[in-house]
Amino acid sequence: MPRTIHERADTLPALGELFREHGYEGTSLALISAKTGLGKGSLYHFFPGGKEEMAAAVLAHIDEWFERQVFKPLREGEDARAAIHAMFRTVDEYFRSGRRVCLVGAFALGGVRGRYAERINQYFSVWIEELASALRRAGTPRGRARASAEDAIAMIQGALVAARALDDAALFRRALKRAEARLTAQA
Amino acid sequence: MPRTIHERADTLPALGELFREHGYEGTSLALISAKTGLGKGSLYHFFPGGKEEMAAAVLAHIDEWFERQVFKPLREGEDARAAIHAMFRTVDEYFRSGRRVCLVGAFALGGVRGRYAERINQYFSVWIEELASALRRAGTPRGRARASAEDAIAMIQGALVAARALDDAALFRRALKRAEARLTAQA
DNA sequence: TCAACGCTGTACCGGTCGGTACAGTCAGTT
DNA sequence: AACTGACTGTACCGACCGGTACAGCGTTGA
Repeated sequence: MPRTIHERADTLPALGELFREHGYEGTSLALISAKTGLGKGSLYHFFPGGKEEMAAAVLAHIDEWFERQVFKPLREGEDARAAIHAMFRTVDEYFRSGRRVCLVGAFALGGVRGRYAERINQYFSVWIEELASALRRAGTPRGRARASAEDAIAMIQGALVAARALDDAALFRRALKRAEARLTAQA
Repeated sequence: MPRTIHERADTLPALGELFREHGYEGTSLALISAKTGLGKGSLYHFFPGGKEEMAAAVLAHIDEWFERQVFKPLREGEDARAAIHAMFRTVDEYFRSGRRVCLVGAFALGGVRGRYAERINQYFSVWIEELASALRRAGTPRGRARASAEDAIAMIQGALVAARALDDAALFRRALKRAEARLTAQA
């Protein structure tokens, strides 16, 4: 048994918040050290690859979370409509009604897009595909399911941008509601 | 008369591309110097406030462009429907079908949001308001115009994120088309 | 008891950061 | 021809960057 005072996984939420708030380049090791309470020694013990590995680990952590909380329920929920509804609830909570940024989306827009392109791509394509699949099970015509799924996911991302730009959480919630209504209307 | 070999305004497009590609923190003075061909001396001659002033100038420049090319046509176009249609065309061109990022949106998500909060807020609120106004003139019920405008602008931003994440310009164009169809359907 | 190992703090590295200082250049004015 | 002032190149600044090296710590299993 290792004695394990700190674990690598313990730092991931803090790292996530940092990258969300300051972006990749804006998040310095000094900031990370301060927020996590870990010195550089510990940091490089857990993440030999440095900042780049930290960001990769955070992305992987986010991916796991979404897989468990969003994608899997969409995939395996017996009641597809209910699963879609649950997705919107989960999303609203996770992004704190627009007060919290989507790190994957932010990375997609930013200068680090190239470095994490594969993960970013996967996150979005899986999400869209699982939602489309659930929509088909809920009765949406095959031809429309994919387009509607794209629409909903883009809407979520755009609502995050707009809500943050206008500092308006209510806008985010309204947008989610309309996006959901649009999906269930044609299902 | 000043001899004016270079003008401040000449640098703004290059600065814009840099900030779009690398983000605020990721855009170093060395990068700026290389891309503009101007030494630090010239740069600080034109922008005594340094990088912060450069980014502010770029945002102002973008604002002017949108005012002239997007907001004003929305406001003054006699045929409101045609003006809205033209807006989507202009947007598709400006963002190069999703290959180009919205700097204002990227700043809204990033760590510099606080520094330019007012400008970011203004850009989005003006855009939404002008679109809503055009929608009302086009026959959209008053109660729905504002919500539909929010929807369309969020959709544009979200489509930029998704298109960039998936490296898929076609997705951007599809999303714009659906957003426009949604607006004109109820007008 | 002691070696091994997981973890930590600190000192240090070269490089780059944003920013400043300032002398030099050159067209236009007088 | 002297002057003015917009522009430019370069040398330099202290601070901070991400990253490395390494000795030391406490706990564990042998």
